[in-house]
Amino acid sequence: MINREVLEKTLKTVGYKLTNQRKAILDVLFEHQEHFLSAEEIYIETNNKFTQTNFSTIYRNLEIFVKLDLIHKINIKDEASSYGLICSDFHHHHIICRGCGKTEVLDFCPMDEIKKKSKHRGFTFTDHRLELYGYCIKCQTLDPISK
Amino acid sequence: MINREVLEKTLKTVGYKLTNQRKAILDVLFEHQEHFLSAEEIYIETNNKFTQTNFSTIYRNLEIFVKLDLIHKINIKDEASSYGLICSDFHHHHIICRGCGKTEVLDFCPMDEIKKKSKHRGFTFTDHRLELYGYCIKCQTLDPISK
DNA sequence: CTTCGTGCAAAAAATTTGCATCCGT
DNA sequence: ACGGATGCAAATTTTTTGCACGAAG
Repeated sequence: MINREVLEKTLKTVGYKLTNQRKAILDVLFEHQEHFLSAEEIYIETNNKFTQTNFSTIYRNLEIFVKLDLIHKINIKDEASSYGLICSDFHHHHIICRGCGKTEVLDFCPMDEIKKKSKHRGFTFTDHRLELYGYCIKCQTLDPISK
Repeated sequence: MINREVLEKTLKTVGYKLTNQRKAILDVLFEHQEHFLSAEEIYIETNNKFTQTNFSTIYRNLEIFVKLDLIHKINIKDEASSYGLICSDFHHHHIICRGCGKTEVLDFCPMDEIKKKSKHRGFTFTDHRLELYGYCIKCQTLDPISK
């Protein structure tokens, strides 16, 4: 089970300073592991519950976290991008609702099969990324066409 | 196997008019089934090859197409959303070399199996993302275990 | 004390909207 | 001819950037 301290250690190891703002953003992401949040939501939550943090700081750090593979960036809700922690305690993939951002863990990974079946001409695999998008039961029934 | 005429019929059935701009946007999407395009790319292509079409018109229609489930909207490139036809003939995934950036097409997609095996509690899938990373034959010898 | 990170304000990029006009049916 | 669709320009929303100051190591 990954925790905040692990991420903070990662940051420091790579050479980033551990500021209150960075801690706050991570705290918010940890509090909402089951949903992806927009930059604005992260901004609001961070400022409500933790340290005062500027929008630029939010964006700058989210970008860093993405580059370090600590979080995912996707778009689910209309327009704004959304962000969520990559929890690497055990290997798994996510099902993500494009309506409400809810995530579920997928009980399947195709890698074994790919390694067996696929002609990958000498490629050595290090890692991979699989995300499924769709609509959860709630969001399907809400409003298919009008919105 | 979907074609342009089918989509145009769908539009008319639902009550939308078949304008040159709409046809042009669909044409562009059909010409690029193998890639998701940003609104800007669609704008440029549409105006270069087909009818003159305003940016607002592009956005308004892409939104309609998304709501009708004719296209997917995702974000792949940084920042701007990207759009691509659903039911494309060219659905596939990539193997990407972390050494030299070379990509190969993967001859496998796990979705059928996932739909069969996985308990996805009412989720309706729209799209997914699968990318494999590793080192190609050339780069393995150069770069054994970094990252 | 040095370097990196932040806040601020302004700019750039992406997307939406109101309204007059145009075009498909 | 009617009503939806488009173009245009302006407004909004989202994201990025430059610079001076502040804080972490």
